[in-house]
Amino acid sequence: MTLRLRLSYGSVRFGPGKAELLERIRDSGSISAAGRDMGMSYKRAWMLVEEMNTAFRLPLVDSTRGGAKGGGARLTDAGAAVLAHYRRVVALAEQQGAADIAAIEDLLADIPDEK
Amino acid sequence: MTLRLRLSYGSVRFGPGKAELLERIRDSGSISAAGRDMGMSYKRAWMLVEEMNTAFRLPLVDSTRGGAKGGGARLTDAGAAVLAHYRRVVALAEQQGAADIAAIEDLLADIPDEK
DNA sequence: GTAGGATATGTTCGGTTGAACATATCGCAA
DNA sequence: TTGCGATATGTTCAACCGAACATATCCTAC
Repeated sequence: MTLRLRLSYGSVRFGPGKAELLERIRDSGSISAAGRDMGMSYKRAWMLVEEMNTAFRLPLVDSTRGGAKGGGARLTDAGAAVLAHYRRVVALAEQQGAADIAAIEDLLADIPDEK
Repeated sequence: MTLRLRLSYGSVRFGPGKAELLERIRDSGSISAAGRDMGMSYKRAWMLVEEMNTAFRLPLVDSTRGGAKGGGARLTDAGAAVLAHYRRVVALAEQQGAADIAAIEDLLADIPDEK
């Protein structure tokens, strides 16, 4: 049983997709590599980054064009902070709600094999 | 800032939409009335109910056709239980994660007016 | 035995969303 | 100064999803 959690403030939304994207950008140093790993087009990955950068007061991702390796991207302090806070909320929800989540799972019909 | 939470087990999913639908069915005693109130077609409401009833070992909604008032629907014990557990998980997540949620909100750009 | 209201399903149509394709630009290194 | 790799954007097309429309069925009350 997995838990997906999304925060919304007006039209601004932040959920598991953007969180994973931020994480992969942090690890790979590249928007395109992050998107590739997640099976999405570069364009989509870039649009999500753009959304986040405009939604927050400070950009969450800092990107540079050109250079030896063509460019790259990295998480800003704000980006790291948002990611950490989000991860923490999810972890808390999973821990604190474990009993209720298990109770629901017990009522489920079996069979759903994998994935 | 609102929080949306969805539980997934394989292809089976349960989130805010189905939870609200169950709640309204419990209160109105009708699938069509519940769907109407939520601004969805009867067909969609019925399909969601069908999904839930097949996903769980016991049906969450019990419906009857015909009769004086045409028929109706009511929550089963299993339905009430699932709804209560889900509500509890959400409430716990909101309470326990309040600090982190607020921290993210503080980093947001303002302006997003309403809705 | 017929009218009414809600469940139960099928079908069609339009909008939204993402995938795919296509360029343009940038800056360092060779 | 040319090539490379990644960012930055626009455009087009197919798939998916829900809305709307259309019936069929059921059962009680009158």
